[in-house]
Amino acid sequence: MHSIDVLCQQLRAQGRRITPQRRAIIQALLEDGSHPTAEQIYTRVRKGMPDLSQATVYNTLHELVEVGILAELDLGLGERRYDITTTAHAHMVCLGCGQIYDVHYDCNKLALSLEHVNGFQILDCAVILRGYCANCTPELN
Amino acid sequence: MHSIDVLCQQLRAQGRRITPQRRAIIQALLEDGSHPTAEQIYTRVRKGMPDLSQATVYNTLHELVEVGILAELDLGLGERRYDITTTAHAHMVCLGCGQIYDVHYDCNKLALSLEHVNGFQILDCAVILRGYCANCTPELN
DNA sequence: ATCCCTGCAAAGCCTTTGCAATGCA
DNA sequence: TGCATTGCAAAGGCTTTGCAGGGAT
Repeated sequence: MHSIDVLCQQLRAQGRRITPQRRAIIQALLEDGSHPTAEQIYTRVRKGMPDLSQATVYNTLHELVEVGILAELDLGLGERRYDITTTAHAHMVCLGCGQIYDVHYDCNKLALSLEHVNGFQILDCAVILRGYCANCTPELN
Repeated sequence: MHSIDVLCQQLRAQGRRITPQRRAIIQALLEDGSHPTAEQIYTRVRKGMPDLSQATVYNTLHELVEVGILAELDLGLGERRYDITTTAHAHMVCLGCGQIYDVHYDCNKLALSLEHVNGFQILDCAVILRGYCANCTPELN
């Protein structure tokens, strides 16, 4: 797990400024590991910073993605989700409770196996699983 | 490749009605294998059916997805894309030209290997690769 | 004849943008 | 001090919805 100070250093190293808003947003991302949406981050940070604007949240999230600190997930749910976990992994969307689970799976291995097959240069690989988690598995009598 | 008549039968078998609009939309999906957006289907069908409305396109696409004839792809590009190809496969988004390529890869194999690992019941699996296609590979001198 | 489906237009949701004021470096 | 960053509000893109008329079965 990264510390907030290390992450701020990385931002600064890229020539970006550290503002209270950005610190708070990063803090929120570190605290909320449930793949939150921009809206959820906004709501969470606003509790301690009522003047925060949505634009700032979107700005900061994009920035963190650019710097490579944050992963942006589009799971086909209508809004983007954010994941500050560093290692690449697959995601599983539970159709019952809507929760998103991390699945340990090395996407790079998959990317490598597909690389060059078609002359592609693969930079990134996303794996999204849909189904039911243990709690939501429909009663299979 | 499915024929339009077989597909219409499948629709009818589900208790849905066959309208000229639906036939035309299915036809367009069969003709355009480039993973078109709803907008692209709308534009294409409207050439021969100027009164077609967007609502009907969205309606029909959802319906075809429900019946299982059509796959809906959310590739993180801002809009949904549709694919009437029957076999499960991965998708590769070229960051250069924006084109979307089919990649032969058995997602079910992946799903099976991950199943039960976490007590999940996996119904569906999407694999999205991002990178550059052969034509767009940045000059690697 | 039923009621599903269509077209139109408005609304909805998430995200982006413009601009003046603010504050970090 | 200079310029990136902020907040506000409006606009934008894609999709959904409500409703009355029309068409498939």
